[in-house]
Amino acid sequence: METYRTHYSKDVTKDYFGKNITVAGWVEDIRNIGSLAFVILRDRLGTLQITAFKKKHPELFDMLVNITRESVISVYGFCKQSDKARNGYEIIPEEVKILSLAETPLPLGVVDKVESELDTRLDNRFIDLRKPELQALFKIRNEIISSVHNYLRSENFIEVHTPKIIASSSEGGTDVFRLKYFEREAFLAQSPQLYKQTLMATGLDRVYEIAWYFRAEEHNTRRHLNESTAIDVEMAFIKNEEDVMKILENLVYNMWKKASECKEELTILKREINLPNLPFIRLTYDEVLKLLNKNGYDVKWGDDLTTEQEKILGDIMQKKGHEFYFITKYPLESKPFYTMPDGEKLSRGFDLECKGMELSSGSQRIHDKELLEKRMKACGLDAAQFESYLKAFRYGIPPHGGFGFGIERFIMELLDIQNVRECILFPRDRNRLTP
RNA sequence: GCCCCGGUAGUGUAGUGGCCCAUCAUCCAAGCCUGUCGAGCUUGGGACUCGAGUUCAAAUCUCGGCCGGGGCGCCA
Repeated sequence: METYRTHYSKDVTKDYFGKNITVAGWVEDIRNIGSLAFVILRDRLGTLQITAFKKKHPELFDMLVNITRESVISVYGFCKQSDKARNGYEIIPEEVKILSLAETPLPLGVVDKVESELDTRLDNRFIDLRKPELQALFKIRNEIISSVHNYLRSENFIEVHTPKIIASSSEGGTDVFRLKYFEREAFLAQSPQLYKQTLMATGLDRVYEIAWYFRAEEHNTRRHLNESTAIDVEMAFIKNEEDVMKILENLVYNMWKKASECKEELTILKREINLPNLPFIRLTYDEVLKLLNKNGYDVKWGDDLTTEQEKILGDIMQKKGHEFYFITKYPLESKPFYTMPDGEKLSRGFDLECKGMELSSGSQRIHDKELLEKRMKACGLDAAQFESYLKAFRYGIPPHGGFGFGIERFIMELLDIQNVRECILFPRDRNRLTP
């Protein structure tokens, strides 16, 4: 055996029928029929069948039927055309190498007929991830990220990486993780907000980051993580938040479109993806209140929407044919300090919602230092804590805006997944720190 | 931070005071079977989260710990 693998399961075409090849992967199942046995081998692309005959190779036969499930093997053998086998061929083994023998019993079945709980699955995530539907999910995630790079770069954004260990909490409000930084205290960044804004003072003009968010909130829900990923975008020389929203909706459209092209993966996941129509509808906060009040929900002006109200709005909009919609012109009070005011009470902040779930939050930002300091004060923040951020506003900074966009939540909505923990490889939540 | 709920073989479950040295499936082990593909059949194996209490009797009731799930608030 010169190499452990010459072909993946799905790469074996007619041309190889009648020839010898080498395949490798995980032993998914062994069906011993007596004098012949079938071994189902799984690799990244799918499964294939190895068929062994007791009479032909008694030793190989015994070896194969005694391997434990989920062991890793490499098999050199004759590739025989067969209508009875999956993929139209089977491998008649001539040499088998056990590369890694799996212990029994498995802590989690890969193809067992019983489902396992999410907690058990996450405790054994490396086995859980062997399931084709999970591999499909993360392959789609990969494609989506690739479309983010393609789209934003085509719009002249450059990818940046900002620090995750920071000296002060980025925006106030959200709880942040504290850590020891030599003799000082430091924090894990809850978002790249202050850094991407600072970059607007450099002339790079358009930046984006696939960023980690760390949030120390003690929530325990299907849609919160303490460590999550996001697409963070910031752009300069905008006229207003509408310029930002245009980029965001095109980005989402491109991501959605790319996902819809993952036919094989979507088949495995039994999902269909319909493309949304551009542009997404814009609802002002005032219009949202009217809609909700008309439907019997008494929301006072200035209040944030509760989770229930958000869902109702999602239902109303879906009935009207809008899965995606922007909510614009939020009350200034409910938006963070860096949000550009629009008159006395309103702001230039917006949310992008999908079926009642907030996917993205953005705004035009304040670029005037005096106004920024005034807003910080109004929000109860100490400007002195933000000196290095404020400095960027003293020596020339253009009007700008941007958004943050949660990747896991997006995948939840895209693939109709009920728990956000499914959408990240190794989730961090209130209780989970391993694996 | 507040509020609900749960913990039974490796996995997933049934069992709400005695009928339980605990059900079923899956799984694991041994065996039979020359075309399996949710293989089939036979036999066997394996569990009540921990501690204290109530009771003649606890998987079952009470309290506490540990572990987990969900909702709200907040947010992505």
